[in-house]
Amino acid sequence: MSAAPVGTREIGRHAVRAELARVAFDRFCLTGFNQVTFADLAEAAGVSRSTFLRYFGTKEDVVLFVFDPVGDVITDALAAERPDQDEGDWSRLRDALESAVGFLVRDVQELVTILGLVERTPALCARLREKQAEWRPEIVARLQETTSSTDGSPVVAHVRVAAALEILWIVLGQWSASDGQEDLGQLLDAAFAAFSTPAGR
Amino acid sequence: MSAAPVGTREIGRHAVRAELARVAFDRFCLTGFNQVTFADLAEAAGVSRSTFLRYFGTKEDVVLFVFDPVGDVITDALAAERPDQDEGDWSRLRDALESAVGFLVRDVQELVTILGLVERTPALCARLREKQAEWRPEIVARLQETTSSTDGSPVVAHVRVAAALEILWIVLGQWSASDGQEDLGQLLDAAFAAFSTPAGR
DNA sequence: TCATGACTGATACTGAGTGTCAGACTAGGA
DNA sequence: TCCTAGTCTGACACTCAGTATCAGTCATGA
Repeated sequence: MSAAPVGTREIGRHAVRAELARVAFDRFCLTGFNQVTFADLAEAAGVSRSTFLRYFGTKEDVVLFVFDPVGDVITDALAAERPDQDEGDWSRLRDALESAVGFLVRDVQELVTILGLVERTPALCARLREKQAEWRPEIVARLQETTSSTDGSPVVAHVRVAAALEILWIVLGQWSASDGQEDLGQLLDAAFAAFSTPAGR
Repeated sequence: MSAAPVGTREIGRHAVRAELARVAFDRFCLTGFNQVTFADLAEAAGVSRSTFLRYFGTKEDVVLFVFDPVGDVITDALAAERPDQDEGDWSRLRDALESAVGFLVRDVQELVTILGLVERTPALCARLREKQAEWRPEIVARLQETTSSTDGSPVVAHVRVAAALEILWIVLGQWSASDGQEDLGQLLDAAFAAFSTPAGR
């Protein structure tokens, strides 16, 4: 799923990439994303601008490449869960999202910092949403192929996946606003309650 | 709500903007969004590059400025509906979305063309999602201030609005794929069914 | 030891978007 | 009618993201 580095070349490349991202991230937090240029980053990292650009296609990717595997994490989680057959879509999506946040939350403080930077930088928000949109079709397919499929329209699955992915960012935003204090499982439950409670009428 | 042109200056500016957008749109459809430069557009429209850039801050806005009022349309619609008090959030959001699509669908063929262009141009998708994210806080506030507020967490309103806005694009995508044939009201119903049907368990 | 292929830095280029400036135009008051 | 203040325009210069090319260097594996 993730770009598992195999071969010495790949390992080295992976390590360099991580180091460049680390240096760059400090700069972004210090000065602000838009204020930092590739020339600045290259100088700070001690490489040429060309080299820096070879490791990251765009400036956004320097920050957001850590989110790349999330799509696969979610699809894999959907495929893996199967012990008790008849779970509803919402329940399955909730669990898949729990896998996703589990993957992301390794260093709490780091993730909080990243989310803060993303939140106050429109360009990063936009690019992240773009990634999210790329994940969607595969997740929808996985959800549909293992669902009871008693639901009428095919759009229903699309809508549910889209809603779930929205929840992911809402919950992460809420969580990072609490500085990583709140419990992510509870936040997910509270968010998914938007669909289970009758909501009037 | 929309930028109502008042004063001769404003009227003129509005008209020029519309004409520039029209010329540009033809080019985009003919050659592809990314292949067309501001220099091309300026030449095609018979103005200087500077002037063109003064009317539209970014290339994306040349296409997407038509969506600008949608946020206000939705908030206004939420505020306006009130005849029978106790409607649920979903029902209210559905009706507000119907106002939004009603606002957008004036020339069917034109909207279908725009949506097609947006769909096959990642940069346009991203910018449109950015606009959507800007609308959200206000819509959430409006929904909350006129809701029965029996729901527990404040995130619930956020989630419902986010989900509804996702539905907007999913439904419009579906609709434009059918070349504007399908009924938008029915599509909205089908999409919102994702929340009303129990979804297993 | 050598050949292949990858990595690097240098350089040049396109195009988006910003800022400034001087001149032309126009609305609106005297 | 004339004047003035504010607006619109084209021209120009600039920064920076992102693409592409090329020659030199270095590690790997035969």
